[in-house]
Amino acid sequence: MEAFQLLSRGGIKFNKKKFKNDVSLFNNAKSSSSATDVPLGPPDGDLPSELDFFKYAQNTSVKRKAGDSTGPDKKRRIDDIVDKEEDEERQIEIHAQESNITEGYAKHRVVTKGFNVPPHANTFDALTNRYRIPSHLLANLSTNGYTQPTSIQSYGIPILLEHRDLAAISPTGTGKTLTYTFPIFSSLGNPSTTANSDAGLGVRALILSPTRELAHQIHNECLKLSQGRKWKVVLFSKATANTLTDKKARDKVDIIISTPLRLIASIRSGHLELENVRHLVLDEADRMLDSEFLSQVQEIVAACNHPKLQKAVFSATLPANAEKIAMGMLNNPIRVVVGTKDTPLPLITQSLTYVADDPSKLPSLLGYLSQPYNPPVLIFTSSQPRASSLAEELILNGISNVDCLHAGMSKKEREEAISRMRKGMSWILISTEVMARGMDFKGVREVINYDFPTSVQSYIHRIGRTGRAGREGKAVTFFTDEDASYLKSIANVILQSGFSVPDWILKLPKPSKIKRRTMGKTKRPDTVNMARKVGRREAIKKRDMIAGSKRRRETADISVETN
DNA sequence: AAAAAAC
Repeated sequence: MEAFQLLSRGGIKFNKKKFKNDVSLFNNAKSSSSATDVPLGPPDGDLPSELDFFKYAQNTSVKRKAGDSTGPDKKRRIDDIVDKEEDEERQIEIHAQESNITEGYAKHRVVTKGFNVPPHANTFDALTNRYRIPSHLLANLSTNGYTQPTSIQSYGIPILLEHRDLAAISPTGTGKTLTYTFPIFSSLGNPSTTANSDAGLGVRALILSPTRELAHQIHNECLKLSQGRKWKVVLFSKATANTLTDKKARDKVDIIISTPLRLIASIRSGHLELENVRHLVLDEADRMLDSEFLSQVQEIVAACNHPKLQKAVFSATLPANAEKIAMGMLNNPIRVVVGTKDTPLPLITQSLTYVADDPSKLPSLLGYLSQPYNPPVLIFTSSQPRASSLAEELILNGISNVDCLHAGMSKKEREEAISRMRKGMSWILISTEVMARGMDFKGVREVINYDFPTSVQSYIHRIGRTGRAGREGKAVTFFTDEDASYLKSIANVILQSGFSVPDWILKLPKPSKIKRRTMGKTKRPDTVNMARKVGRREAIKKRDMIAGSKRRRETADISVETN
C-alpha cells in the first residue's frame, strides 16, 4: 500500500499560470489513505525511476580500467580492485563494488580510497571473527535491534577498529552514528572507573556535534551500547561541566559528547584535559569545518595531543573545500563514500512547489495542511522569527499540536519540543537549520521547505530528516521568484535522485554574483507581519474553508512512530 | 554562497 501511494504521488507539481488565479490549486501532492483520492499512476507500466533503486545505485560511473590489478594489496580483497589512479603523486587504490547489503530497497555503491583498506564485514558475526569484540557490546547490539550492518557500518567499523583515520560520507539515515560509537566502545578497553592500566584514565573519546540536540541524540545512542558496563559517557553542558571541575571526577569520564564552544570554555578554564583522547569524531563534518566552527574545532583538535589519536569525520555531504580541510587533518586517511555523493536517498520523494512570493506561502501551506498528510511533519524556515511567527500563524488558523524549535529558545523549551516530537505528540514541528542535520525522527515522513534552502547541502540534510533507516519519506520545497538563484542547483539534486524537474528550471542561467548579492540582502519579513499585510484575508478565508480539516485529518493515514 | 548555531 505504501509503495502504491508513493507510486501514485508523482514527482513535480508545478503550475505557474493557474496559481495566479487561485491559491487553492496549490494544495499539492496528497498522501491520502483513501483509495478514491489517489490519482492514477504513471501511464506507462514501467517502474517509476524513483522506485528503481538499482538504477540509482548505478548512477555514478566509475572509471574502469581493464587488466592490471597487481597491487601489493591484491590479496586483501577477493573481488573488487577496480581501478588505480594517481592521486596527488601518490599511488592510491580505488576499491569499488556494488554493496550486497540491502538497506530498505536501496542498494548502495560503496567506494573506498586509501592505503591498505581493511576488508569490510558483511555481518556483525564477521566482525567478531576478525576482531576481539567485547561480548556485552554484541549483546547490546542485538538488544537494540541491530541485526545487520548498513553499508557504512560494514565498511567503516573495520577501518576504525584497525585504528585508521576515516572520512565517511554516507547518506542521511544510514547508520553513521553506530559506525563510530561501536568501535569506540570496542577499543576503549575498560571503563575508567575499573582497572585500566593500558589506556590510562579520563576522557579517551570525544565526539563533536554542531547542535545540542544532535549531541543529546548521540549520547542516547552511546547509552544503548554501554548498557551493562560502567562506562561514563558525558553529554557536555554547563551543568555537567560543573560536576567535572574536580580532577578526580574527570578521571572517571570515558567519553564526552559536546558542541565545540562549550568544550572550549572548559579547556580554557583549565577544567578539562584532552591529552588522553584516543578517538576524536567530527559528526556533520562539513558543518563543523565551515568558517564559523573551524577555528573552534582546530583549537580542540590541537588540545587532543595523544600520539595515538585516531580521527574520523562523518557526514552525508562533504563539499570539496570541507573535504580538503578534513583530509588535511587526518593521518593516512581512508575515504569511504556510500551511494552517490551529494545525492539524497531515493526513498525520499521530492517535489518543488511554486508559490510566487513570500505572502503566498502561508495560504499555500494552509492549503497543503488542509489535505490529508502524515504527521508529524517537519517544516523548515530561514530564520528564528519566521519559525516562531509561522507557528503562531498555524495555531491562529486552528491547527493543533504545532511546535516550534530554534536556537533562540531556552534549553528547556528546546528539550520539551524534542521530547514531544519523539513521543509523537507534535503533528507539526517548525524549525530552523538547527534541526536540519543529524536528527533522527523515525516517524517523520514529510518535510516541507517553507523557505528555500540556501545550499545544496542544507537541502540534502533537511529532507534527510525523513526517509530514515529504509523508510519512505516525502519532501516538498516551496520556491518563489526570489529563489531563482538557487533553484537550479536544487533542481539538479532532485533530477540526480531520479525525479523529473521542469525543463525551464534546468535551463535557468547561472545568476550573476551581483544579483545574488542583492538578493541576499532583501530581508524577509516575519510571517506574522506578512500575513497581516497581505495574506490575512486569504488566511482567514482558508481557515474557514478548512474548518472541517480536523475531521478529515482524523480519517487520514496517521501513523506516528516514536523513537 | 548564506543563515544559524555554538557560550
